[in-house]
Amino acid sequence: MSEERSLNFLEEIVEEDLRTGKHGGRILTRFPPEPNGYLHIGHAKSICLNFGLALKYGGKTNLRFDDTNPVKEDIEYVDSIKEDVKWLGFEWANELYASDYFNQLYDFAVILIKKGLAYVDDSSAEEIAAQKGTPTEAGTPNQFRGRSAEENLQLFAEMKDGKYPDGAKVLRAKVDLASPNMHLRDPLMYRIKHAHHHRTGDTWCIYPMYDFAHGQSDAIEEITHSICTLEFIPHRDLYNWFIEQLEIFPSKQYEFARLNLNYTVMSKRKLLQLVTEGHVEDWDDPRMPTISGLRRRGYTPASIRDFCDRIGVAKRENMIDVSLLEFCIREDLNKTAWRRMAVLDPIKMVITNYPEDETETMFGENNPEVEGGEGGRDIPFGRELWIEREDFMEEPPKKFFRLGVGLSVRLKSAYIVTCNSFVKDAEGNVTEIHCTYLPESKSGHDTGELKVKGTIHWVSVAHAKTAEVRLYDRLFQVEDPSNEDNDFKEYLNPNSLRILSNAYIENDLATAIPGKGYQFIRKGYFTLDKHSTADKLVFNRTVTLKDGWVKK
RNA sequence: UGCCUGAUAGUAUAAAGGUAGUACGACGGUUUUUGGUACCGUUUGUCUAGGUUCGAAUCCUGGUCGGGCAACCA
Repeated sequence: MSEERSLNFLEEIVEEDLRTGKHGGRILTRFPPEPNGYLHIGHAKSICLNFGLALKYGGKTNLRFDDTNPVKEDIEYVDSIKEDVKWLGFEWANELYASDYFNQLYDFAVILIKKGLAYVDDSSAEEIAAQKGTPTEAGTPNQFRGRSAEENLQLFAEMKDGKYPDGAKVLRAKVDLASPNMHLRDPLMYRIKHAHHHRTGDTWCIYPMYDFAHGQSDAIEEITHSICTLEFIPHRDLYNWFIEQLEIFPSKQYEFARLNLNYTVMSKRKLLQLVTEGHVEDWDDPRMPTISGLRRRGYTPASIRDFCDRIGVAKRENMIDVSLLEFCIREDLNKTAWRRMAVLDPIKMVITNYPEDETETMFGENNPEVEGGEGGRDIPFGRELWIEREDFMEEPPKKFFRLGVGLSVRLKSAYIVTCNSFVKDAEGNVTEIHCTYLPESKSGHDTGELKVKGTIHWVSVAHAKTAEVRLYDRLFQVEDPSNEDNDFKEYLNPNSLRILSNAYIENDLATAIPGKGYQFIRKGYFTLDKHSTADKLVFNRTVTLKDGWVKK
């Protein structure tokens, strides 16, 4: 008995198509980004959906760049998109570009002109908009709509040959100016843009619109299931109309609800703005919801795939809690991250009954979640240690399982210590904590009677390395910054990044591996930042540990 | 005022006329050399009004509410 996971609506469609033998049981999907920005977690949903569907049903997926608007697009984005898709763990069958089909698309347009289904319009953008009418009033035809096929053919060729400046003419499909669907009111097929294209260079000065490129590209590739987001529903009639008139492969479009994540923004335009206006470091700033940002933050491909799996696929609008994303990365890292000790906000502890010049070596396993602990590392121990400032309280409340005068804790992987006193400076700040240790309580060899509730982490003062630690919080202070009254940037969280420049880490962390996740015991999951060097170690906090201790 | 969509615990997502379930969150407990993990338990839901039916989240009718549509963007 295999556990039955219910199907989402797209899986049901695919299974039905498989059952009826549509397309001979062949499944081919595509992921079609426009290379005008970096991929974000919303794209990850689409990627997991398109590649996942094909994988599940023995099909394939094409990576196709929807590069029909040269002024917004760039090779930099193409490269980053390929890297991100690969990093997520997917392999495309073919790397394709809508621009590969420019000749074919041009021929398609000629066919429609010959069939009397397309015409060259000399109107301005404003005139065309006005002539389209409104949702409640039909559009009105202009004098260009009646041009002969011969004239249209010649004008279109001249458009292509660069005889006209930008905006002088467009090619329009002749569909239905009275359609209740605005997209069918003689939509534009081609516009003139004397712009350099990142792939076709200056070969073209006319470029097809999305509606005249996407469905045709799907048909050329014989995509069986063309999956896009809800806002393309009104385009579907047009998608089908072009395919029918052209009598090409009948790809079908299906729509699902895009991902919305709270406390962030997801539109490429807004993300670009955050970058260009310097609110974040770059597209891969660890606070960004981009794939590259998440990667730099310490998210793993598996955690993102798991997330996409858990949020499901449906047609209703949604707003997912970031806490689910955080759950997914904790779940993954808990099983894979090596445990290390790091003191983020240090205060000195002196073990007064420990010999001045002595050092010991303690052992700490790498990962208690795995049989055998995946090995471990030596941890130097001495009379003076750094501990976390918040692990000591002058006047500890009840149930404070840490340090205060008279309280005992275990030092992780080492001894039990009891606090006897502390030292304050002139301003009243605690500067040193004095403890005594129980020699018989050594980790793994504890023969003593004393049992303690709390265990704290520490780093030997004599052996500690210094590191910069960057703590990240949500980028925005409100759940849905795009949907507030004011500009979304007014809701930026001023404390989304906190830099601790003087954290102490155990010496083993000096050889931390880039890209690997580490759990700083009791503090969270961290990973090396891309700017980290041997001289200046920099760690990013991926996510905190779940904190079940409710402060009173 | 038109057209297209959608509506199930706090958030997502199942139930294809027959016991409203699952995950995350929250809350409580057990275990613990991480106040983590693991394990156990509790909590809260079918937008609304009618109708069909032995029986409706599901089918029908009306309403309410949300999202989208009038870029030479995708």
